[in-house]
Amino acid sequence: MTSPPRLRADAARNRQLLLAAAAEEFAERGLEASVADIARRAGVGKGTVFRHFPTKDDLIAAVVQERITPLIAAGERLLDAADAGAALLEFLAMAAQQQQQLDLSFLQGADRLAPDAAQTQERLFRVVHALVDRARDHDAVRPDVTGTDVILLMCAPNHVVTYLPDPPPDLWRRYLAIIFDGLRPQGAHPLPHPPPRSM
Amino acid sequence: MTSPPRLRADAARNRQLLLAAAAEEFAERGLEASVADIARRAGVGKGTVFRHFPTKDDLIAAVVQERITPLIAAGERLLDAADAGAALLEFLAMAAQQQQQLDLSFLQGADRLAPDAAQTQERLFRVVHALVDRARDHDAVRPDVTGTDVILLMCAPNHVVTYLPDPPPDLWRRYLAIIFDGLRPQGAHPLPHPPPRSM
DNA sequence: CCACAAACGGACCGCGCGGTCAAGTTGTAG
DNA sequence: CTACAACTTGACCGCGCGGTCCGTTTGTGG
Repeated sequence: MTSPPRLRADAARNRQLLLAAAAEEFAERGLEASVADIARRAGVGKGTVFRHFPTKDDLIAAVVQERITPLIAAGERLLDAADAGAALLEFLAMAAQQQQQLDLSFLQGADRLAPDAAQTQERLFRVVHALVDRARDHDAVRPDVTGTDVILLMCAPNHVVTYLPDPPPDLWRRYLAIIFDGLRPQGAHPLPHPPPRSM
Repeated sequence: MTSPPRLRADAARNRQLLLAAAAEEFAERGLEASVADIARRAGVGKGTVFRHFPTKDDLIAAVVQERITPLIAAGERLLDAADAGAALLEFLAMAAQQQQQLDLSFLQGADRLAPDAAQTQERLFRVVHALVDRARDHDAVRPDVTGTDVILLMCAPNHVVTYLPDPPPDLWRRYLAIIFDGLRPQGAHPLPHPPPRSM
């Protein structure tokens, strides 16, 4: 185990500035925002970015991790909520809110992910599965829907909104509601295709 | 009205080869497939591509148009189907099938679209609205859902499947079924956000 | 206060992209 | 068959990107 050799004061500050700037830039312009722009926004040189994050992918992973970790925690907390269905719905709402266009290409490419990122992903998936299983047990979601299904659908509300020129910031709620209604047992029609291999 | 001055035989053939190659390439690798690769696949030089389509965007528009036109026709035909709900569902299935990952960024950016492309888009939107209105009148979809909602959700089934390493070719059907269940009136919960401005 | 490692910055590199062009090739009207 | 316009081609261009490197600056432990 290599313990990190403690950061210099300014370096630590710059690291935070970078994470913040990157998050904003990614939110506004998607993952293709250039490293140079992020550096400028953070008020540092481009070289500094690469000193902290050897690769753009590493920077993305760091930002995602920062956003995802509290989400996981919230999800785990929601496992104790009284209403299992409402808990899942709220989790999905938090996920959508947290992402706000940070369209997680993080989900795909489970391979070639920094080992710690892969671990975070693992935890995220596990908590989604748990929430879904619990909701299913309480007849709050249809029996034929799996955790993997929900993982795949998780980003959809944010994504569909993307097609609009400049979407109202809460419009995703509308589509989350529609999709979630599709997950409910009431009036569910049988699904025409088996679920994909578990994630 | 400028009538196109008729194409030379080989030019016409190459044009078709290009459209086919582009469609395949886009399907496999998304819209970022390079023009050079498309040219190679079609067995022509890169310059030829730009002779037929002044810009990569024009090529994309042409491919999309080629796919979308028959879809519109099918949609208009479905307006006469007996079961309005089933008609809408089948239309959405055709749309998803036709696209197969040709994730239509065509929907956004209604401006800066070649005028004929804009017109095609217009027709597509109109037929979706008609199908949805008719389905709503027959109580086959919930009353609070609009044509614009369906337009936005149209690509979702294909999109979500994208997160999987290599998805079964028909998996989108599963997610279309879920989303469509969310559009049905049975057990619908009120939507938390007003619909976006009509498209 | 000083010396030195740590951190910084920005010029620089190579690459792949969309798009251009001038020289060569080919279908076709007459 | 010929002559010419239509068409093809691939070398070429400029650009913006991710990533490198080294001369300079700066925080900090002794």
